[in-house]
Amino acid sequence: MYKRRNKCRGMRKRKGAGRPTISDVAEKAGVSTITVSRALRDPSKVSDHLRRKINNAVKKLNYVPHSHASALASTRSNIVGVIVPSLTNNVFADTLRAIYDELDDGVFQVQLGNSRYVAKDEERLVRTFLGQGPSAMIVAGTDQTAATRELLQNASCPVVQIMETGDDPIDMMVGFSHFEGGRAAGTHLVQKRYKRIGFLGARMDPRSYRRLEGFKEAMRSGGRYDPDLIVTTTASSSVSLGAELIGQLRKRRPDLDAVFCNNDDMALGALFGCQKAGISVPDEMGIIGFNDLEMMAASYPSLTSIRTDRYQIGKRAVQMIKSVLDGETPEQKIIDLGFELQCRESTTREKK
Amino acid sequence: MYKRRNKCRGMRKRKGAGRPTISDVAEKAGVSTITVSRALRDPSKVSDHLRRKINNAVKKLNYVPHSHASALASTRSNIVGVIVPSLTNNVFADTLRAIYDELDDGVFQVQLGNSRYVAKDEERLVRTFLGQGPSAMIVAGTDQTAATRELLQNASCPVVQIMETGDDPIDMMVGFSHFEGGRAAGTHLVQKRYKRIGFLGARMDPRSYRRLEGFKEAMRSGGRYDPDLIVTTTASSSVSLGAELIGQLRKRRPDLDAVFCNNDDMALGALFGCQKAGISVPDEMGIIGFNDLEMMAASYPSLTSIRTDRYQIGKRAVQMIKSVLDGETPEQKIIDLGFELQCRESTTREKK
DNA sequence: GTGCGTAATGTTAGCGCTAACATAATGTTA
DNA sequence: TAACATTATGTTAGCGCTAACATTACGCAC
Repeated sequence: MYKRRNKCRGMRKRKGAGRPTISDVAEKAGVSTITVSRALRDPSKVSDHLRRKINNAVKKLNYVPHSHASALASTRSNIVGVIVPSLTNNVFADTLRAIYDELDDGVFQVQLGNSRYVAKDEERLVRTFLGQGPSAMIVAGTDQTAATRELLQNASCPVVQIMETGDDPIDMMVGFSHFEGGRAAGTHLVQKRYKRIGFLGARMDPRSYRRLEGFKEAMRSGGRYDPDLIVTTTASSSVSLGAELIGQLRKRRPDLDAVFCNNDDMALGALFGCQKAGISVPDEMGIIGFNDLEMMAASYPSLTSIRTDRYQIGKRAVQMIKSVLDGETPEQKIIDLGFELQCRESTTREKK
Repeated sequence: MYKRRNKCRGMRKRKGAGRPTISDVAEKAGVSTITVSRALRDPSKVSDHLRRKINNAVKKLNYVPHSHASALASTRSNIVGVIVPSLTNNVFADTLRAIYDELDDGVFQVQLGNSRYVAKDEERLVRTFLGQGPSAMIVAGTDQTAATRELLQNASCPVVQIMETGDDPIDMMVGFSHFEGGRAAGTHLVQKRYKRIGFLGARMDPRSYRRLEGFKEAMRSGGRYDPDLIVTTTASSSVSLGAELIGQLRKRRPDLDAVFCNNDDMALGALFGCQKAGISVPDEMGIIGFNDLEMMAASYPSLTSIRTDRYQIGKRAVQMIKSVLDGETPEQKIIDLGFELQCRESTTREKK
């Protein structure tokens, strides 16, 4: 049998991807590959003269750095890992849009994960994402598993928790207090002299719970606390569900005269449910939602809500990341963007 | 000056990422690295015996393949590139959720891009994504630039255009006809004996235009075509805008007695606008939307809409991709999921 | 004039995996 | 029984970039 030494291989070689590489650019510019790399990643370390030659060659060859090769060689990628609990919840959509807008300079790419409100799914995604050496991680809220916290604490990249604030950030944090938001909603209904005030909550993720706790606090302070008026379900939130839950609650408690819904879809549904039942809003029923989505102002009657700045949350989170990656120390590790009561017709009874 | 030959370097070496590599697994299992790779990627090529030993070693070492190294070596990544024109449009949210659900087996990751309804932005994203050797690409619609079409046609991975159907797919396609959907909406209003029927359209992306063309066709067929009753704007769609546009149109044309809105948010806004103006829906104004979002059934009165199966679009797109990647030839390159008129109270006048 | 520090650029080899080729054992067909 | 094919496993080197170390030139202080 014909025997060839392993080292004397056939002439065929590995095929690359076919596009120009950093070697091609280096050859054209008359420098070494690491100088090209420096010109693109850290231009201050390359002389003006050579930088111009290199950028010229990059243009001529239409060179695009190979992100996988760079990530392998540096153990660091150009990815920002973002994990949200829902893709269809408008709240996260606004924040995602801000993240994408703020990363639009093309330096970073978003790797989006959907944890489906399951802490263990979030953990699995965090593990997968960290394994790819992201430049930064953005996760929602403050209720990670212990393992997730540890992974993120030990990560060698900036980490931002969004949508909430708390005392114990993994790294950085942008959000607001859901407890205080819920309390503000409850307080508002008390101040508007509603007497038998209920709560409608769906899904009941940790943030929904904190809103409920804040609401309870307001009810206790206003001498109106009645646990029987609190209705929650683990079903996903929807407009239909809001209508259904208020119908159920009113059937049990016809004396109900106001509700705080843990989000705007539920509040809109509560409004529709009242209209179907011939209940006058705000006269016979006050309704307040949470987040202040665009439709709340347009509804008839317009709906009161606790306004949250979801776009700003995403924007500030990326700005924090960028400043850390630029070597700066963030002025604040925790940014509390607060919320704002947006009082509209649905809680404004005519004076009697 | 102390001079050392380049080849006699210091003892310090490149640091890796610190986690177990395929070499560690190979050593533990007593095989070569390529056998471990085959066991994970193409198990049928490895004997049962060795496969068990390898999987055992993978578990013990908690080994996770390095996606960047794999992508570099094979010029192919485990990414599915998905580009949508909007992150905040509920229509795409449902489809994205299906894509994520269908890819939840962990083999692939989603790389999500936001083209913001700009064909040139889509082109730039397609270029960037293709440069990373994705396993598949999903893009929206059929109005790509010539360059984008060429890039995708020449891509060595499956490509699916979603949300629409057409005669000339780049590769594969899952959607429905927006022209026919618009026509069905218009025809419905004619059949319900509305006489002066208008169209409210926002943003007017290509799909919105096709709905408008279909609507016009229905108006011509029904002898009700009046271009003066068509209102469009390039502003982004919203509930508020729907209220505003119907207010404007009614002011100019108090004889208006029905509208087809190019999406559900606009339809809901049109409803609110009528309610504020004391116009009875459906008696004095018929309203039909498009997509049939969850809230349409819950509104008061409930809103008629053209139902589209956005979740199924995403699901089928991923199924097509998976079957192609598994080496199968898809039965159909184009899947038309159609649409369905969902007739509700907002176009059902009481008989007189 | 010398020594030291800094800046700019270059060289080497390795990040982790797999394409491409090699080898040996086993099976099939004429 | 020989020739060819298939299957399972191994070896080599390369995918494209950059960490780590090396070299050289220049500026500055003593």
